Order: sequence, then structure tokens, then C-alpha cells
Amino acid sequence: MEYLGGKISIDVNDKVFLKDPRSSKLGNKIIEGAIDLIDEIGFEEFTFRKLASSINSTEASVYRYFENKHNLLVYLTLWYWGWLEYRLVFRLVNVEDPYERLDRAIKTLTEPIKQDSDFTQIDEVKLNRIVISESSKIYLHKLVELDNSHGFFKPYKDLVQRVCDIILEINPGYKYPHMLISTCIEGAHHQRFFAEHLPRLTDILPDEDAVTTFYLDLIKKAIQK
Amino acid sequence: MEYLGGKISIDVNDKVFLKDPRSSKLGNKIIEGAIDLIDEIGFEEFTFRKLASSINSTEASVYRYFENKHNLLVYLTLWYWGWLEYRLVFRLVNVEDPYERLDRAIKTLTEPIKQDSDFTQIDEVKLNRIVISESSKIYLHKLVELDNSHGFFKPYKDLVQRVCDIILEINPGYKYPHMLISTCIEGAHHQRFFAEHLPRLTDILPDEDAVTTFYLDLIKKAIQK
Amino acid sequence: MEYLGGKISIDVNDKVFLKDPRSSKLGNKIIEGAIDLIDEIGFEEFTFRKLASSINSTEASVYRYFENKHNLLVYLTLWYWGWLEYRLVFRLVNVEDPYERLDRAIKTLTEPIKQDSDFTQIDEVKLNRIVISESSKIYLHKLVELDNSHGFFKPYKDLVQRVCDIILEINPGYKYPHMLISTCIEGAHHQRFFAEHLPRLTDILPDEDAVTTFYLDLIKKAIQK
Amino acid sequence: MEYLGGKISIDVNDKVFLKDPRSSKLGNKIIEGAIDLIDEIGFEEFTFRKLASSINSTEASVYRYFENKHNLLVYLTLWYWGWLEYRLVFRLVNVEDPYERLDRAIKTLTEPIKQDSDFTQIDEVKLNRIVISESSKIYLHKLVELDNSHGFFKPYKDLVQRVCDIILEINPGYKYPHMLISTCIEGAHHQRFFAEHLPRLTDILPDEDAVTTFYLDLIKKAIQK
DNA sequence: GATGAATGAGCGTTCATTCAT
DNA sequence: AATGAATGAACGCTCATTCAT
Repeated sequence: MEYLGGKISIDVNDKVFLKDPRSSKLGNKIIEGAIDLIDEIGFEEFTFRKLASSINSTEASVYRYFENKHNLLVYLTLWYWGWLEYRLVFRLVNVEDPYERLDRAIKTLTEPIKQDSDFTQIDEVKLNRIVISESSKIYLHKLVELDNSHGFFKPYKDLVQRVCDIILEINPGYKYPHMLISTCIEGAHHQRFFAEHLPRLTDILPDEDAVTTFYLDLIKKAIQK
Repeated sequence: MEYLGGKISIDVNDKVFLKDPRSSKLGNKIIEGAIDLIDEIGFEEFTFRKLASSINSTEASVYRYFENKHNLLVYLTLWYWGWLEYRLVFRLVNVEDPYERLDRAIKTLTEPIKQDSDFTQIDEVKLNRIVISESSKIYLHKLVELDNSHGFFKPYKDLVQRVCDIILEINPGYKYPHMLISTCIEGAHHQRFFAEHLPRLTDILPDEDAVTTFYLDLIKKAIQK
Repeated sequence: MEYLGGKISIDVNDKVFLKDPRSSKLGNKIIEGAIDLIDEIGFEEFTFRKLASSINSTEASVYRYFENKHNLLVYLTLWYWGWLEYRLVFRLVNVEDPYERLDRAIKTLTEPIKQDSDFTQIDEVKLNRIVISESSKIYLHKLVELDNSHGFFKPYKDLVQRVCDIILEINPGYKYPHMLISTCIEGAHHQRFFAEHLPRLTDILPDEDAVTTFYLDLIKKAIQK
Repeated sequence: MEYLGGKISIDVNDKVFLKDPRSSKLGNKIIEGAIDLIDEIGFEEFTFRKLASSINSTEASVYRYFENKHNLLVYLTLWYWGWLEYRLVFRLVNVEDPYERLDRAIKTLTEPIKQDSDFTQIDEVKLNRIVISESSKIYLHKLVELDNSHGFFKPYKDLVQRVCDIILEINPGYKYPHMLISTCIEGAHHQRFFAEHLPRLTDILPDEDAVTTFYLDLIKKAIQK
């Protein structure tokens, strides 16, 4: 699926960074390097020192872009949610039937990620693994309310809201659309993680598409009138 | 609900600790203090140094019990899952009707926790908050396979399995019981966290019982033949 | 060479220990275990904690015998020098010719050690490796004068003196017998260490008897009138 | 003896340090301070913490230069051997007679050290005491093979080789030149240490020049055809 | 006499961050 | 704007040692 061939870019809340990493060569190297390194060693072990040395730069330089490693992870996550919403919008455009729209939406949210040629600097496959394994740490955190007040969770809410709208189109009286959608998004992440690392906790294999099937079925039955 | 009035105790996999904290006064203080402190400042900020000073002991002493703070969190989580399974078993005993059993099981897993007078040293309310906010960090972790090989996730699997069995009693052909139950357990945690910290991401208020209602409904519809 | 079949024992200066390790089963296990462990991991890495756990005892128990690990190493070294003097005496008894006596003495001091069946609890081969690698640390030490005042170096001096006496018998006017003998003892240790670990620093192979040949030749030429 | 008046410097294998201490003011203070402190309290008691506080800096800063105290000691020792080789070369230049060359070489290796005005930051007298008391610890060590593979012992070998060459000039058939020279170097160190701390083990007084006399005599007799 | 429990002290290390250039 | 140097603070951990039993 190709959309706009490198002519667009995902905007990220500018409170997350001190200097926009998209605005310079070093900034782009920081993002690329961070994705590689977090994917490799995990967010707990990840430090600006290790990042700097992996891209042949210095800690001081990284600090020009991000206040701390938490905000760098927030940046990656926000970019991911923004990118996912962008893909969702493209997949739904000109599709009228709400059931077909729901189908496409849930697939977008739960199917395994493939490399996206529109954003060459970002390795979406690695980034997806990071979002699955690490992104919950951005809100399971004592300062979550502060981040929320900066609007860091808006892209996630926007994404959820788009799918909620489809659900309410199908069943305007359904009371818990947000709970339903966020349960599916987080749940799909969990299941993919379990499938890879703790297979006994799930019923599926890593490469199966049962995750999408399962959550689509769950939603359809839940919102039946 | 009273069961056995302090005469039983929850056993925890002895690979998690170096010395059983239940075996000494200091060990009990460590557990109590850890629950208070993690609940207060969060697991990232929690260190053995801070714990030691909060219970007027020393780091060296804490290290006699736990290899590191990760294992201490694992201990708390295992105790929690063990305790929850114990409660589940008591609530289901002598109940024949599978729908009634399912009802009770889901309530046990998703309802807000109240203090349990059977285990006076443990503050289950705080521990529940910790499990909600921090326990996912025990598997979202680079060494998850090692912990799994030590059997650290067995209590969780056992708990899930008990509810799976009820589901298969109702609908023997249902294909994804584990996915369904773990989605509900994790989902309920998420919703309670959102309700408290990120209200815009959910449809409920913190003290509402909508969470249980929602997941019970979800499950029943999902497993309908 | 058999001497007295377990009926004698080497006495060690009783200021080195708090309680004589030869006086109890645990004490013997401490000595045996210490030899094994120091030979395996080196004296720097060696601690009473590791020793205690390797012999299934406790640190507190080890402290009943030795004040610290330094004194334990001194004990082993003193035992070694005592044992070597005992062997020397046996080898020289009834030998009249001073050149033959010198020959035998230097061989005793510089030849590779073989297991001695007279002292079954002590592994002399390992102990010899320890003396070569670690024993210089007992005097290359800020408190060497204190140890000296306790007489810890007397067995070494006695041993050296015995060989000096032979040299003075051959050449009563020789001025530096102590320097000569201690140079040979320490030098032979060094050469054996180099041969094993830093071969480029020496001219010999580990199992060659060139070390003895070399030092014997050196001494004979040095003391020629 | 003046050579080049501060215009040259001794190069040290760059695998010993993380950042060349000669390249900054702080680096030089670290070297100076380390020499003072090790000479004063001994290498066992010496820590980066104490060093840092003695030069009014921080541990973290010291760690930018050296990975650990072992490598700092290696640095000092390598510098010493490099410096000694440099002095040896100067003392031998334009001297033809091999016996005169041998004489000068052995004096360089065994005579007491006097302050060298060419290298003002280094206190060679203290450094010599350190080399005598501590430098054997850099090879009497479990990781000696690793250090050797990094080439840490090359300056020592080079120095020894230069004197071996003189010996082979005098007696081309002599079989153990390396053993002879390293025996003398290490032996002279020992004797100076004994003379100062354990006088009963040697035949000399601390300030006597008998050490040089003794080893020169030993060598000459040993290599006589 | 031997052991189990506990602890004070300090080490090596790393981190996040700042300052000067 | 980017970097090199330096640092304060804290962390995880282990050690030697003592006390109570």
C-alpha cells in the first residue's frame, strides 16, 4: 500500500522535544538510532550515553533534542499513533458501509505491521515491537497526569475516537465504545507479546492472524443490538 | 468474606527470593514496606536504598532476601495471583451452575479489591494498585523467557486456566478461551488505571462497577454458540 | 620419598590464627577449601563469604579461625615454608659433602612440587601454585613490619639460613649469601610463573627442569673463590 | 644527567586508558595524585574515591580516564618501563665496548632512582617505590593472559631484550639470557624492598650500592665462557 | 563451638546533566 | 549547533564484621 511517497510527514506534539529531531541530520540519526537500540536492549537498559555512542555522537548533543529518555519514548509512541491514524484514514476513505469500515479499522489496529515505504527513516517493524513492549511504560508512570496535561495522549484518543465513531454509527446506543476499542488495541499488543515470549498464556502462534479474527469477532458480538 | 482466619498462607515460588521473607520479622517488614513505598513513589523510583531507610534497616539486609528489585516485584505479583486464585476457589466451591460460576469468577477478577482480613500483614488494596500499575513490567522485560523458565508465570496461568475451564464447560468448542480471559484481566486493569489517571480514554468513573459489567457482557456474548 | 607417614605435622606460628585450624574438622575443611578456592579464583577475588559457601559453612565460623583473609594466606605460606624446611632437612641428613648438600638444597627449593603423601589433607601442588602467584602479597603490603614483628617471616629466614650455611661452608668469605638464596627462591617462582603465563619473558617451557639447572649454575659460579 | 629537557614524552599503550591522561590538565593531576597516594597508602587501600578526593575531583571524572585501578597501575608501570628504556638507550649511545655497555645497563636497571628533571610532572623516586612494591601485582593476577594479549608487557620485554643483546654479544652461546636479566631486575627490586622493610632477609643496608655490585658480579660470572 | 541473622561501611559504576568552547 | 570535558548524585552490590542464639 503506497500513499504519498515521502511527501508528507507525521507531526508530533512539540512539547515532547526541545528541538525537532526531523529538522536536522543529527536529529534523524537520534530517532533511527533510538529505535534500533531500544528494540535491541529494551527501554530499561537504554541510556542517552549508549545511544550517543551508537550513533557516534555525544550525550550533550542528544540532550539538545530531548529532555530525557522518557520523552524520547513518548516521541516514538506519538509518532506511531499518528502514523497509525494516517494509515487508518487512508484505508477508510471512500468506504461507505460501516461494517466494512469497522473491519478495515480493526485490521489496521491489530494486524502485524509491515515496513512502510512512505517513511524511509523509520523502521516501522521495530517501532511496532517497541510500542508493544515499551509504550505502556509511558503512562504506567507517576507523572502520567503531567504528560496528559501536555496533550501527549491526544493522538491515541483521536485514533480510538475514530473507531468509536464507526461503532456508534452501527449501534448508536452502545455504552462503552472507548473501553471496547482500547481493550482491543492493548489486548492485541499483549497477545502478540505473549505469542512471542509466553506462548502458554495464549491460544495462538506468533505468525497467525487469529489475533485480528478474535478481536473482530469480539467487537461485532459486543455491539450487536 | 472470611475464609480461614490467618491459618493459611500463600506460597510463592522459592526461586524468586534468596531467603523467604515470610520466615522472619525483618522479611515481613520488607514486604510491607515495599508495598507502601512502591505504591507511593512507583517502581521506577523505588530502590533498595529507599526501602531500607523507610523500614530502618540497611540495603545489605534487604539483599539477603531478594537478588534485586525486579524479583521483589515478581514476589508481590506472584503472591497476588496466588491470593486471587485462593479467593476464586473459595467463591466457586459448591456452586454448580456454570453461568453462576462464570459470573463469580469474572467478578473476582475484575471487581475492585477490598481489604482481606485473612492476611493482616498485606495491604491488598495497595497491592492491587501496584499490580495494576507495575506488574506488566515483570514480563515487558528482556529477560522474560528466563523468568518464565523458572515458572514465575505459573500462578497466572493457573488462574487463567481455572476460568478457561468454566468457559469450556459452557461452550466446549470455543477456540480462544485463554486469549479471552487474559484480555479481560489485563483490560480490567487498564480500565481501572485509565479511570483514575486518564479519564478521557475510558467511558467510566473510578468507583463505578461498569468494568465488571462490561467484561462479563463481553465474555458471555463472545462464547455464545 | 616417604618420611614419617602422617605421624608428624607442621607447626605454624600461633599468632597467625585465632583458633588452630588443625584442631577441628571444620578447621581442616577451611584450609582445604581455601587452597582449592584461592588456586581457582585468585587471592584478590577470594573472600570469606565465598570460602564459607564453598565448604557449606558460614562466614562467622571462618572468623573463629582467622582474623582476615590476609592471615589465612600467611598461614598457608608459613605452612609451605615449614614443610619445605622439613623436606630440606630430610634430604640433607647424613650427607656430608657440601657440594652435594648444595645441590640437594637448590633442587628442593626450585624443582616442581609433587604431591606429598605425608600430609594428606594438603594439596601441595595447588599450594605451590598459590605460593608462586600470591605469597609475595603477604610482604608487599603496608603492614609488613607488623607481621615481621610477630615473627611471620621466621620460617622463610630459617630456610634461607640453612642454605646460607652450606654456602659459607664452601666459601666462608662469600659476602652476600642471603641475597643470593632469596634471589634464587623468588626467581625460580617468577620463572615458573612466566613459563606458564608469559612465555615470551623467559627462555624455558613450563615442564622443563632448566630452572633448577640455571639457578644451580648461577650459585656455583657466584660463590667460586 | 639531562637529555632532552622536557621536549619528549613517554608513549604508553593506548589500550590501558580510555582517555590519554597526558592530554588534559585533569589527566595529569590524576597521574600525579595516583603516584602520591599509592606510594602513601599502598595499592590495596588505594581507591578511585580516595584518589578523586585527594585531587579535589570526582570518581566519575577519574573513570573517564581509566577503566579501573588495575589499569591505572599498569599505566604507571608501563610508563616506568618506557622511561627506563629511554634512559638505557641514552646511557649506551656511542659506547662501543660490550663490557662497558653491560656495566651501564645493569647499573641503570638496579641503581636507586634519582629524580629526573626531564619529566617534571612525574616523581620518579615515588614511582620507583611503587614499581618495587606493587608492580608485580599487575601480572600476579588471574587476567594476566588478557593483559598480555593487549601487549601490556611489551615495554618490559623490550627492555629485557636490549640487555640480552649485550649479553649475547659477549657470549653468543649463552642459553638463558632472559632468565638471567629478569632475575636481576626482579631480584634487585626484592632486595631493595627487603633492605627497607625486612632487613634480616638480606645482607645489605637500604642506601648501600651493594645491590648493583652483587647483580653485576652475578651476571659476569654466569656468562663467562 | 558453631551458626544464622543482621548490619555499617564503602566500593565500583553509571547516570543525567551542565558548562565552556 | 554541536561537542568535549567534567561533575554531583545515586545506584547496585559486596565485604568484613558483630551479635544473639
